[in-house]
Amino acid sequence: MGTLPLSPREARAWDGYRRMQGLLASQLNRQLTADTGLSDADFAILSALLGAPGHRLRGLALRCEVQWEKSRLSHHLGRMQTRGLVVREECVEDSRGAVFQLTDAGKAAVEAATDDRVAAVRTYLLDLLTPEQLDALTEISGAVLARLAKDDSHQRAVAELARGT
Amino acid sequence: MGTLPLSPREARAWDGYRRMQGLLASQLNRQLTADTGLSDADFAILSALLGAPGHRLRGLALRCEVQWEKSRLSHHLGRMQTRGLVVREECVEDSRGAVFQLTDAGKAAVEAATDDRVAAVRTYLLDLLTPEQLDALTEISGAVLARLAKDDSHQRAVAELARGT
DNA sequence: AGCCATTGGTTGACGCATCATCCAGTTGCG
DNA sequence: CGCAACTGGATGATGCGTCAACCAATGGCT
Repeated sequence: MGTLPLSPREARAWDGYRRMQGLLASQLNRQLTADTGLSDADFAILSALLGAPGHRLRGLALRCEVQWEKSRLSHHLGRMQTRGLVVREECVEDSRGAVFQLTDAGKAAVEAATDDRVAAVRTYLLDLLTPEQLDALTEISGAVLARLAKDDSHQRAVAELARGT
Repeated sequence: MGTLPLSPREARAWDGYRRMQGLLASQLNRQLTADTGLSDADFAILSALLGAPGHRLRGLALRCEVQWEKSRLSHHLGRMQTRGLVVREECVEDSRGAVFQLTDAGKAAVEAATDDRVAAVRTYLLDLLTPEQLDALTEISGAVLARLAKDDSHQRAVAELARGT
């Protein structure tokens, strides 16, 4: 675990990551919305739907896909619906559920946005890295995601225990 | 520059980064606010001030430090002021300017929060990586930040040109 | 000195993210 | 069957981030 202060090497890595994270995210989002009128969040939802059979997905499935809090998803889908990107339908199997489907406008919007997004990601990230760096990034995120997942399942286990009292 | 579709290697890297970025940021922020009542944003401001001589900094300097949009900074400092973490004072050298200083409460809050933050960063990032991975992360962010900076100065050059017409 | 472009900072409006709460439908268990 | 616990999802309040417009002070240039 290490004592509190960071080593120079750690400090450099953290500081670099922190700065990159903030600026890169805002650059990508800014560019996408300027060019296509779709936010980063919109794009995430729409491309999840685009990749689903029939361009429709259950709310829950969508939530797993994008890993958002349920209320965020609900609010956002509401707004997207009023913008005509998506429609909400009743769910047959579970009548409290909801199914969301891409409208034609939504489909057109994502498709138009995809090229832009890919180009931006290349320009500001992928094209700047060597193959080794790409792999390093993959490994790093793998490690971090594994840790976060562990934490998550631990949470669930604790909840399980509490339930069992 | 490459054609549009991503190679499998690129796709893995981007997808991993994207997921890590979102979850890590929200985890760190959630934990900090739960433990200390300070958001990520608060912490950034407060530690910049803490590291400044006299715990005071000019608005502009603060803006360079945290790299925020000026209106974000202004809004946030306003809120922090009402929470008693910070005070706004007039600026002597430039009377349209502003100087912000840490209050005692603000100072106490950051100091209390720092350990928490460092521990969380270790837990969810630094301790998971090998020294080589730390260095790789530093290099990667360096490359990305350099690219973003280039873009930024290009913007400024364009503005310069437009001015010169 | 006098003017105009620029800059430091604020404000208001608006969309987004989170939290807590709520509701209806579903499931499991006696 | 009937009740309790749980789940999928919606909602309202609140704080945050961005954009555009604004204002006053400044600095440079003639």
